[in-house]
Amino acid sequence: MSTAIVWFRRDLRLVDNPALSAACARHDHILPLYIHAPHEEGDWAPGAASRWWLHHSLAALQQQLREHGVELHLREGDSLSTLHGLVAQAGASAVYWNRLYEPAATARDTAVKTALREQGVGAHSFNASLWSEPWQLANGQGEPYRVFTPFWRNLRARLDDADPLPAPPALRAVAISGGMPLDALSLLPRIRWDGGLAEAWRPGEAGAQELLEIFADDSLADYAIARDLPARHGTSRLSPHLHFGEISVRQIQHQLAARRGPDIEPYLRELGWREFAQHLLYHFPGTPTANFNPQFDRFRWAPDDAALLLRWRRGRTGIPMVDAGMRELWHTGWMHNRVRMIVASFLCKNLRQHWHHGARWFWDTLVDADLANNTLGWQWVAGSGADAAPYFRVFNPVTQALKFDPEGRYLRRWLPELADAPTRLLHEPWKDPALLRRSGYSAPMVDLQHSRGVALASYQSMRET
DNA sequence: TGAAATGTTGGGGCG
DNA sequence: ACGCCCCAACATTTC
Repeated sequence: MSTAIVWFRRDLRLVDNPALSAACARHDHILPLYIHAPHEEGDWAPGAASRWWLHHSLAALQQQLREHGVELHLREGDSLSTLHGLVAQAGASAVYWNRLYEPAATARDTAVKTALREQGVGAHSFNASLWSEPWQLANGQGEPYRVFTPFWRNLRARLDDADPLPAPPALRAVAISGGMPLDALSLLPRIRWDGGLAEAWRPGEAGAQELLEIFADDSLADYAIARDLPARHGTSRLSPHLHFGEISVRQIQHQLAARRGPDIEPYLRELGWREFAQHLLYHFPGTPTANFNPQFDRFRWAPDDAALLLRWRRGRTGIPMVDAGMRELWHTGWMHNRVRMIVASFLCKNLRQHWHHGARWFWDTLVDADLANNTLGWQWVAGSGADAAPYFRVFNPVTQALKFDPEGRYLRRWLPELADAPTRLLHEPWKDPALLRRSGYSAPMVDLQHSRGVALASYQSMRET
């Protein structure tokens, strides 16, 4: 008779869960465990929107496990000492988990693994979230990739359609006292601002499968075009589910390939960007705060301006596409990717505020906040990242809105005060001062042409010094 | 996974 | 018929 602890972290699913499957295959009994330890995530403890998601995802996992007759054991505190205590209490001989790749998590997990083994306890970690481990891919010089396309070429060639692991056939649990109720983790906001999130999302493994099917049925066929239209649900919206490991890229690939439907390469390529972000963060762990390209250490950002940042965060910049995106984010915990690029470009170029401010706000408000993706995204827009957009690529939010939301459906949805404006004015409401007065919509906080020029000039001066 | 300025082409109106 | 001009459409270059 042997018992293993299955230490859940961001792998909140039963299907294609290698740690869970291995523990069930090798041991008679398991203890499914989640330890709430935000202090172990360095400067990047989960933000408010992520905690909301985590609460509901844990609730979903708890429910699934109960249907298998097993209770998810919840704890709070230091991971290593909690594991030590539970190993003794449950008489466990090993701990199983799936890997994380953020700097703070890898450091902790390495220490945990060493300490457990010194005590004679088995410690087994698995890859549940990536196609390929970050240390398995290198370029011709044996160095980590810094450019996406060759990275993807290499990775894509390695992918197979192997069946994901099924859920373990039978779970036998040990009963342990001392677990906490989920509510005691205090993950939900005290002020109930989460109504919009609850309307938009269904956290958990079942919700992820549901979204994948909707995506495959409705959007995959014209993904290449529809993914750029923010008024449509043309993207998979699986990002928060992927972040919490409610579904894996291997499952997604396998299920989409099995349908033998439309070409899935453009979508797989986007999942490739996720993998590239994890790869970069693993090899360049300083980049959540440090510029990947050190030339940008000399860039002259505008001084931090709290009033400016507040208007950006609240969606009161007076630029319709920017405000629509920021309000979608606040209301639903998510923003369409096309719009993320636009609001980020506006913050970094037109307002010339440091990309750190944007990264922090997204970290707190996105349900899919992910350190690797967030870092790559912001450094990409700022121009300081690996394989980033050149700095002189400045998005014009009006042009982008005309191109990707020509009828203004997205703008009207998130800017109700402008909903009955004619489309021409909806895109440029400042052209009718009477409309601004009537609607109460702000005048633009900056002149797009002028601020673009200033941004380009400051980029030039960085390159010359 | 840009935008804007500049350059080129070609159709049509017109003397 | 022809050259000239205008200008939209597209292509190229620059930031």
